[in-house]
Formats: sequence, C-alpha cells, structure tokens
Amino acid sequence: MQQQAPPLPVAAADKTPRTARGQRTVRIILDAAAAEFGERGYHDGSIARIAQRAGVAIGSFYTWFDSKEAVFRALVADMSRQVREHVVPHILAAPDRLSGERAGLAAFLDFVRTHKALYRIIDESAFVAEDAYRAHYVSVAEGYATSLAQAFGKGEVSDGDWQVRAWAIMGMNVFLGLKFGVWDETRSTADIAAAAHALISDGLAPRR
Amino acid sequence: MQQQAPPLPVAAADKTPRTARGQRTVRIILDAAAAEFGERGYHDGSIARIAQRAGVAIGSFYTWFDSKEAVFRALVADMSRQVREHVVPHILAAPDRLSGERAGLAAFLDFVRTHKALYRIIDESAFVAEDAYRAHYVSVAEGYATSLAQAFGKGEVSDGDWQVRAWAIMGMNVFLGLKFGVWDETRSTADIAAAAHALISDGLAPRR
DNA sequence: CTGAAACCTGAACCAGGATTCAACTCTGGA
DNA sequence: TCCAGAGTTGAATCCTGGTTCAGGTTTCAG
Repeated sequence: MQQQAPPLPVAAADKTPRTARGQRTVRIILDAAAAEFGERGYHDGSIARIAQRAGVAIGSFYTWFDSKEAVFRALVADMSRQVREHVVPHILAAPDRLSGERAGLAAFLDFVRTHKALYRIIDESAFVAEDAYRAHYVSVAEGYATSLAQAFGKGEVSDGDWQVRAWAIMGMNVFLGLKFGVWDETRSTADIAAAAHALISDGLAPRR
Repeated sequence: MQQQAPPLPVAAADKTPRTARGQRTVRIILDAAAAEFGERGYHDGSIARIAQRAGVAIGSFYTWFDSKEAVFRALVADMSRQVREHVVPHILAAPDRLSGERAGLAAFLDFVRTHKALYRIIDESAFVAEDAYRAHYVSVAEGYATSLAQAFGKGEVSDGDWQVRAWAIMGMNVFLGLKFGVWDETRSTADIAAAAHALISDGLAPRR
C-alpha cells in the first residue's frame, strides 16, 4: 500500500522507452553500438559515431543511455543472450551430452564467424565491465556443470570434478572460437568440432 | 659500404638506454607501468601516475617510450617472457609430457596467483595491441603443438590433431587460470591441476 | 678537470570526445 | 482539431590526460 500506481516507483527517472517509437530507437542505437564497438573496440569507439551510424542525434543517445559504459553493458547482456540462444538448442537436440558438446561447439564456431563483433565485445567487457563479464562466464559455466552432472546420471560421461571440467571445456571452446572462428577460417567448423570432441571424449592418453 | 660505423644506422632515433643509469630507469618505469595497468587497466591507467609511481618526471617517461601504447607493448613482451620462463621448466622437469602438463598447469596457476597484474595485462593486450596478443598466444600454441607431437613420437600421447589440441589445452589453462588463479583461490592449485590432468588425459567418456 | 653526450624535469599545451541543455518536432488520445 | 507528454536535436561546454619542449643536471671519456 506504500507504492501506488504512478508508473515505476523506484526506477522513476529511468530511460525505458514508453512508446513503440522509443523502442525502435533504442534497438537502432544498440545495433549501431554493436557495429561501432565491434570495429573499433570500446575506447576508440565514440558516441558521436554511434549516433551517426544510428542516424540519430547525440542527444537522443543520452535520452536512452546514461553513458558510454551503459550502452556497452546493455550490449553485453544482449549478446550473452544471443550466443546462448543460438548454441543451446544444438546441444539439446543431440542424442547424448558428448555428441551434444560437439554439435554445440560447431554451432558456436559458426556463430562466431558470423558475429565477430559480438564475440569481441563480450571479451572486452572483461576490462570495461568486469562484473558483466564474470556474470556471463559464471552463468555459462554453471550451465555446463549441471549439464555434465546430469549426463553422468545417465551414464553418458564418467565421474569427475564438475567445476573444473566446466571451466576447462568452456575455455577450450572460447579459445577454439578465437583461433578458428575469428582469426583463421581455413578449416571447417565441423572439422574443428570433431577434433575437439575426440579430445574431450577420450583424452590424450595413448591407446592401451 | 653504405652504412658506416656511426652507432645504429637504421634505428638511429631509437630510445634504447646507452647507459646503466638509463637502463635502470627503463626498468623502474616498466615495473611502475605494470603496477598501474594491472590495477587500473590500460585506459584508466595514466602516464602521469606511472611516472609518479616510478618517482620520475613525465618527461623522463617520454625519453624512453614513444607513447602510452609503446610501454604497454613493451610490458606485454616482458610478461610473455616471464610466464614462459616460469612455466616451461616445470614441464620439462616431468618424466613424461602428460604429467608435465599437470606440473605446468600447477606452476601456471601459482604464477597467476602471485602475478595478477601480468595476467590481466596480457589479456587486455587483445584490445590494445592485438598483434602482440596474437603473437603471444600463437607462439605458445606452437610450442604446445610441437611438444605434443614429440610426445607422440615417444608414445606418451595418442595421435590426433595437434593444432586443435594445442589451442584447446591452452584455452583450458587460460580459463582455469582466470577462474582458479584470479577469481577464486579457495582450492589448491595442485587440486585443480590434477582434475584438469585427468580430463586431458582420459577424457569424459564413461569407463568401459 | 672539463665539456659534450645522456638524462631528467614538469609546467603548459591541446585534442579528442563524453556529456549537457534549452528549444523544437511528433504522436496519439480526447 | 488540439495539446501534453514523449522524443529529438546538435552546438557548446568541460575536462581528462597524452604529449611537447626549453632548459637544467649528471655522467664519464679523454
């Protein structure tokens, strides 16, 4: 009975669009920011240029975002979601966790190759918005850990240290994404995924 | 017969110290820069503050480095070397490649825990000096690849895709370093290394 | 001892770019 | 049709912080 009808009591002076028009503008700015930061990085990226790309005045930018860092954070959240949405279905569609891992990596690599900006932005967030970066990877790692533990329940993987395994596999994927997604596109993503799958699945120990 | 004795024909206007005194100053500035960039990151780090930490005038800084980016690059090279120098011996001292991998990871984690600045700087170089970053990881990956191929020759590891394996393992180590070296020190490094070793060595496939 | 090269000094300069703001235009409900 | 609120505009402000520069000080070979 304390807070009344007046729209959004706490976050009163917030910058949420109240209209379809506003929503559209926010989306446009966000995309422009993705392009700008993707190309020039956070610090060489400029608000003026973002506004220009968006075909909008600088003032409009500040109508929707408090600061340069604010857009960047919004972007990180946006992308974190996009990657997950793209990759997770591929994992789930697979018959078992291990081949799911393979499908997931292939999907991830494909995604990276077509969304280099996004990839770079998430990585740079480590230095611009550490908490956002951490949040992203911690949540992904947790997803991995539970998923693996479940797979163990079904007898699809061996027992082991879920936490370490989750971070290890995640790191693996990220670096393979960097190398074979961003830097070097000469090899097919399926190929890479297969090789990585073999490693994760059977390890390096010599066949006995 | 074109270039004569005059000291350093090509790199004439370079900034290499010609004296022990100068050398000392460069070292001091480099250390101050490591501390500054380690704490504040590249962009929030300032030359003025670096000079202050070093107990040196701003002008002196510019006697030895052309720009902010220049020190940063020098730092990355310096650290790339340091990490390698610290870790490689541990790998070589092991009886075989696979247990070497374990020792190497443990050493790496220990190093990270005591040199968080360095770790952060190398990572940030991806955005400040991409080529330096690339050079660092490409060279490490190459080291891995050849080392693994050699181990295969001795029958210590199975056959496989060396390039993918190298990048995968490197990524694994980097992320484990981030998680258990920088962010979370609750677990012993030996512990982490053991778990990672088990993963790399035998994989996730259920025991048959 | 001496002078020239090597170093050091830090106030002042300046560019780039984030942020502000006062006025203007749109839009949709009554 | 009308207008209040929602959006838009972009020149002007402001400030941070990298870089310069015109001398001083130290060092050391001869």
